[in-house]
Amino acid sequence: MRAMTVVAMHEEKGPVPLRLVAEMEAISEQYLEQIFMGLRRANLVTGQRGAKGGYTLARPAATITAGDVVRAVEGPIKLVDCDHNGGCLRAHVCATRELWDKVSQSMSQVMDGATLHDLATWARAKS
Amino acid sequence: MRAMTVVAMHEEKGPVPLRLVAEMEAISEQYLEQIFMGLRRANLVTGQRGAKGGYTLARPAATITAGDVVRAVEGPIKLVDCDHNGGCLRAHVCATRELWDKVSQSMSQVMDGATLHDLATWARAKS
DNA sequence: AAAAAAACCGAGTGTTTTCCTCGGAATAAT
DNA sequence: ATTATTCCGAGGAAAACACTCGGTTTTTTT
Repeated sequence: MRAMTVVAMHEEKGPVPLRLVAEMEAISEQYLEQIFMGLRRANLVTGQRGAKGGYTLARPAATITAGDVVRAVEGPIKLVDCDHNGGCLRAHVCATRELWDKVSQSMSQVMDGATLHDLATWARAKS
Repeated sequence: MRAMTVVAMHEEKGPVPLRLVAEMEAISEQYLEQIFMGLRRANLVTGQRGAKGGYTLARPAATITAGDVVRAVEGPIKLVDCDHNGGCLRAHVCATRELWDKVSQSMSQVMDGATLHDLATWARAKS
């Protein structure tokens, strides 16, 4: 998320090389590469190879939510991994699952309520 | 949470032995012991030794929230573990932390909005 | 008094997840 | 050519998670 915030802050200034992100956020370039592979596969960023290359947001920052980023790198936002949809053997399992589902929904709601534009704005305000 | 729901369902019927919970929820008795140690330390349940013993809720089910249970077993409900309060070196870190804090708060809010009484009711409705 | 049922307790274990490294290949600008 | 960069597959160390094991103490029942 921190990396994507950096890219969002450079939205109009062309591609951002990971070397720069690595420096700014103190995250190894190699680790960032791995993360950006996921972001690229999810079509949130486009990569430009070679010198003067780097990553660019695939859509305007205001249209990419934090939820989009989380889902791209960590998969679906949910607390439990129970797919016995409707056919639960244990009723209590499903009673708690109802709760976990509510929590997951709430998490998604908050994360989808913040865009990269918002994060970039907050970050600028803090610096 | 499933175990506590079972105990809550037996609220008026005296202590619930873990053997019963283990059977009902298909969780090993030994694992449950470990979990209930935490619940007891957090004063959510009281243990009664010996035959006819078992665990009882320390307070009425309607006054114990799912959040209480989660915090007792897993610790504080928060997504990130950053305690650089205010003194963040990297501004972007803190921008994202604001988001994580919002998400954590939202999770707590949902979990504290459901009591064991609620869970027990839901479970009964499902059986 | 003996036996059984249950909570208590500390330590250990296998698996998965998380976070991260390594070495290289392809591509583009200088 | 050289340099800067993304692209890619394969690991690897450490922590978290989900448990197990072997025993002790307490209480009720027989």
